[in-house]
Amino acid sequence: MLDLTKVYSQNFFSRPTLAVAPELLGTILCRKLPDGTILHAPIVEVEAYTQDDPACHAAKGLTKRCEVMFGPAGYAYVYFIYGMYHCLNVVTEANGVAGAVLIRAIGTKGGEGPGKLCRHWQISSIHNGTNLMATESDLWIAKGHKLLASEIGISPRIGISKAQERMWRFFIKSNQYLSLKEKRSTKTQ
DNA sequence: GGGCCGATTGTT
DNA sequence: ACAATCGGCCCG
Repeated sequence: MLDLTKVYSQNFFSRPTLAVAPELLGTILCRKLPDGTILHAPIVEVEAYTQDDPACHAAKGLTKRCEVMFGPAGYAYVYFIYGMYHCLNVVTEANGVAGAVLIRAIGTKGGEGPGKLCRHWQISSIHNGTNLMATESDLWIAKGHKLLASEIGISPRIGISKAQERMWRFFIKSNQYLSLKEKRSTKTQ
């Protein structure tokens, strides 16, 4: 049963990004709003980004924007994109190595991508660096049920212009709440 | 300081 | 296919 106080220890996140990404599917994203309301929903679609990956913000080294990605795992990396949206990532890898998993969709908002997810859950730059392993945070990840490998779909990542051949997007096949682009590309694959 | 680009999304 | 919209990043 669902217990939002059950969180992961850092060694869960402090592993290779490609190992962590699929295991984040089915875990529970939790958000405590300013008014005290707690939102929670399973993560259903993610993408992996690593330091040696041309599509990663950290590909060209440490900058102000992506410095959180180089820090300890289990913290949030939130960036502002296209002058309009924020995107939420979970930092992975050992301290000093950049890596993150983009949360593309959760199991509540149908047909919405990472930008609208952050808008609806009021996740913004102030959450950059938030500890996702502590229920005292206003944003954290709780343990969910473990998925079978057969339940997970794999495909190229969405919206990138580099390293498009890498099959680094993972999603729950049976999920009805995938983003629109996700559904489109799933249907045609 | 200038110019280009982008891990998005909604409209044409 | 393209516009909206602006911070980050690279260059000079």
